[in-house]
Amino acid sequence: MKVFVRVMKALSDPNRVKIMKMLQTRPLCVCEIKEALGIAQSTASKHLKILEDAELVRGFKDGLWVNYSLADGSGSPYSANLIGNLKHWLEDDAEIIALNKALPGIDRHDIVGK
Amino acid sequence: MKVFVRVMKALSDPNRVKIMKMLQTRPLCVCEIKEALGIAQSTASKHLKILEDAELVRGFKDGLWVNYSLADGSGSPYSANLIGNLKHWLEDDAEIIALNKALPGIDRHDIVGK
DNA sequence: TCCCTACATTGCTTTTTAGCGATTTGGGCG
DNA sequence: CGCCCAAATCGCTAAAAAGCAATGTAGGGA
Repeated sequence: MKVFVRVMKALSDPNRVKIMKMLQTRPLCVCEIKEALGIAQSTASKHLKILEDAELVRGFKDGLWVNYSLADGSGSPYSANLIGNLKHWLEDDAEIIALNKALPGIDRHDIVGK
Repeated sequence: MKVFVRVMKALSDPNRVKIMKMLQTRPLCVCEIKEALGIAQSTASKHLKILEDAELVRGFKDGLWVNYSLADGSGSPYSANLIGNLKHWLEDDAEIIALNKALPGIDRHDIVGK
């Protein structure tokens, strides 16, 4: 029950759903996510922790950066189901379309320190 | 996006998940749900409204009572998926097992006014 | 070694949500 | 009609969650 509720809670915030959808395109570091969503770095970091605790997302160190990508679904049947279904869900959502259009223009090397 | 988040939010509360699981057994009125969960009538009513707004549950008038049952899933692909998967998810959850064991002993006619 | 960069964590404020008791609504019945 | 019952709604309190700025941490490069 706790695991199920944790997955539902993780996906009950629009910014976290957007993160899941962006990660379907490619892995992203925290600074790229913060940039794409227009939120503070600390906020992006917190969202990623919540998604990671729900086993919806995984982070891999790459030097100074941490690359976040979708989890493989081995964490729980709930996370597996949602990761899978989100692949085709919300594909025609206006906010998601806008995000995916902006994503190619976002590169970690172009993001200035603040 | 709003519809998806509404479904996730509706299922991100333990008492609401319990309601969904109880309704798999049989339709229930508000007073039976309040009794099974040990919460106030106003709280039970509010939870049902949230589930109904997410199209996870439907209420049918039956004289003085309102019988709530699982929705048919026609509301959205998200609600349809969750309604379906919850049929087999959490079947071995301790809290759910306890609830289902108590459920046969709960009858709307036995519930006193307070 | 020292600094710089990316991320995590902390401390705080604001908003949202779960909970309750009290009241209102509306249908059924004497 | 007038009462009674189940459910819905209102008003409130307390707890949880989202947001930010500021600080702490750790790795890479000069």
